[in-house]
Amino acid sequence: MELRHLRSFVVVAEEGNITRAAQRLHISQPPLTRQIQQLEAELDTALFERTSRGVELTDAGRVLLEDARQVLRDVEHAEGRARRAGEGHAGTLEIGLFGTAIFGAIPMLLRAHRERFPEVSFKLHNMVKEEQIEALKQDRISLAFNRLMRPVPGLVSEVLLSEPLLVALPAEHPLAARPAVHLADLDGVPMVLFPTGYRPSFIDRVQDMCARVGFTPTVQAEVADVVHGIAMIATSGAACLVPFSATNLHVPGVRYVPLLDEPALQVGLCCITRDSDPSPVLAELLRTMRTTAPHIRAHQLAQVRGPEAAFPR
Amino acid sequence: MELRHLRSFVVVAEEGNITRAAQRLHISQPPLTRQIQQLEAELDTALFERTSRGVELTDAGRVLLEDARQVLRDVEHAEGRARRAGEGHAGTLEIGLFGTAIFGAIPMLLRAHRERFPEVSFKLHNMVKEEQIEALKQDRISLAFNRLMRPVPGLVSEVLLSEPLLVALPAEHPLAARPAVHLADLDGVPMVLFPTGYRPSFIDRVQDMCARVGFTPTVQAEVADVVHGIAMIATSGAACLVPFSATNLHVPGVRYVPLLDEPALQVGLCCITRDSDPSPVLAELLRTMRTTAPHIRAHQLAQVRGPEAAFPR
DNA sequence: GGTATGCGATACCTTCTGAGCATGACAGCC
DNA sequence: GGCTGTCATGCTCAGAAGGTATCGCATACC
Repeated sequence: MELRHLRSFVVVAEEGNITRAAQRLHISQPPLTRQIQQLEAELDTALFERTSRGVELTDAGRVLLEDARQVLRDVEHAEGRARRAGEGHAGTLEIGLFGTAIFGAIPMLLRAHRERFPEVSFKLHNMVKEEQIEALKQDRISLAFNRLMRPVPGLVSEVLLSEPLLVALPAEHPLAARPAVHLADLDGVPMVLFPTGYRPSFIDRVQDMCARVGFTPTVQAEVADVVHGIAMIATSGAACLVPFSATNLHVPGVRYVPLLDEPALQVGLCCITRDSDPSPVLAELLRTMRTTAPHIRAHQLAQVRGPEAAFPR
Repeated sequence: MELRHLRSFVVVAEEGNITRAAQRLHISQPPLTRQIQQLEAELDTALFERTSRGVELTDAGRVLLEDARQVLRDVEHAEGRARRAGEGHAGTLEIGLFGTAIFGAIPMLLRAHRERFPEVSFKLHNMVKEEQIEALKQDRISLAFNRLMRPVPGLVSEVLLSEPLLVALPAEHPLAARPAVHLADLDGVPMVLFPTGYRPSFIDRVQDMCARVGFTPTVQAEVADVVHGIAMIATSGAACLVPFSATNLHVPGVRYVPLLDEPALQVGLCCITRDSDPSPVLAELLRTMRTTAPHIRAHQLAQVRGPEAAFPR
C-alpha cells in the first residue's frame, strides 16, 4: 500500500464517483479504477459498492476513510515539521544544566525561544560540569549551561550573560537589614562556598574577588551547589555569595542583599556547545538567547540597583 | 512522498548505514540512496549527515523519524481495521430507536455485541417509527428498533424478543399491593395508552388484548411514549400496560405488577433493516442479537414469574 | 420501447520511474 | 600505500503506472 492509494481512495470516497475523482486527481479513470482494485485486493475487502450512478462506501470503506484521512493529515503534518526542523524552527534539544541559573535566567531564555518557535522542545538534564563535557562530546546533549569554563578542545564556551552578585544572609544577621553592602563588609563573616568538584568554578571566582578587595574568606563550609548553600545559611550565621538567579530561591529566614562593588562583581552564565555543531535548532536557540540575554540583564540590574541603573552611561 | 520513502527512511535511520539498510529492505544500495535523496529534496532539508562510517540523523531527521514511525504505525492500524471491518468486526452502526426497549433489552443486546467486537461502535438516534422508516430508506441508519411493524417494501422486520407485560400502577392503587394481576382486573380502571402517532403500534396491541379478555379500556389519556405514560400515572389513579424493559424506569410512587395472562400477553421487540443490506457489521450484530435475545427473555421471565418459570416445559 | 447517457471494468499500448549493476570518490585503517 | 567500507552517480532495463479505446450495464428520457 502506498500513499497514492490512500489519496485516491479518499477522493473517490468524497466524490462517490470514480470518473469525477479521476478528473480531480488529474489522471484518467482506468488507472484510478485499478488503484481502488489494488487497495481492495490488498485489504481483501470491498471498499465500495458499485452502483449504476457511481460508487458507495461499504462498512470497511467508511472505516478506512476515517483512518486514511488521519494518515494523510499526519503525513502533511510530518512534512511541515521536518521542513521547519530543517530551518531550526522545530525539534528537540537536549540540554545539560547545573547550578543557579536554572532558577532564574535559563527558564527566561528558554521561554523566549518557545515563544518564537513553539515546536521546539527541551529536555533538561541535571549534570555537573564533568558530565556536561562528556555528554557534549558523546552527542548526548548539544548545549550545556554553567558558570566558568576552561577551554576544552572541540567545545566552545560563550558568556551569554553577566549576572549581578548578591549576598545571601540569615534574616537576623546585622548586614541583612542594609539596602546594600560592600564585599569588604564580609571580611570576618563566616561564608559558605560552592560548588565542590570540578574547577575552575564559581567558588574560585568568589575567592578571587575577596582577595581583590583585600581579605581571605572565612570558610564555614563547602557545599555541592547553591541550593545546599542557601539551605545551610538559613540555619547558621554564615553568608553566601550568589548570582542574581538564586534570588528566585525563596527560603524562609534568608535575605538577599545587593553588593555595591558592581560592575566588577558579576559572574558570567556560559553556554557550552560543540564547536561545529550543524544543528539549525541549536543555532536558532543561540540567536534567541543572544538577543534575549541583554534584556534579562537589564531586568536584573533594575532589581538590584533601581530602575535608573538598568541602562548605565 | 510515498510510504516507500518513509519505510526506507526509518530503516536507514535505525541502521545508521544505507548499505545495511538496503539489505534489510531487500533492495540494493543505490536505489535506497536515491530514495533518501528524493525525500530530502522534497522536504528541502538534509535528513542525514553523511560520515565516513555511514549516516547520522540531523535535527530534521530526528523530527521526521518520530513522525514517520507514527504514520507507519497508523497505516498498519488502518489496514487491520479495514480488514476487520470487512469481516464485520469493526465499524460504526447508525441505529434508530424509539420506545421502551431503550431502557432494557437494547442496551443488553448492544453490550453483548461490544463484548464480541470492541471495535464496533453504535450511534443511537431517537426517532419515531415514520422517521425510522425514512432514515432506513435513505441509508441514514441501518437498523431500527420498535414494537409492531406493518410490512414496508424494501425493509424487513424481525421479532427478536417477546417481552412480558406488566401493569404500572400508582403505589396507593388497590391492585398495586398484589403480587400479580389478571388483565381483566383492569376493567374499569382508567388507563394511559401510548404511543400516539404511527399505527400499528403498542397501543393497538393493548386494545386488542383488552378486547380479547372482554373489556374496552377506559382511556384516561393517550401520550407520546412510555416515559410520559409512567410519569402520568405517578400523579393520577390510572394504570398503564408496559413491556418488561420499562421496569428499569424507576419513578417514585410507581409500582410494576406482573400480569398472570402469560404467555399470551407479551409484546415483540422488532428490529428493522433494509432487505438486502450487505453490511457485514450489521450482519454480525444480528447474529449476536439472535443468540443473546433468548437469554434476555429467560432473565425477564425469571424476574416476572420466579426462577422456575424461566425455562418452561 | 428504443435511444442516449453516464457509469465502472477491461484490453492493450505507452511512458516513465524505480531497481540493479558497475563504478567513482572519499575517508579511515592496518 | 593499498585495503576496506562508505555513499554517490551513470547507465540499462523491467515493470509498474498512466493513457486510449472500448465494452457491458444500468438508468433516464423521449
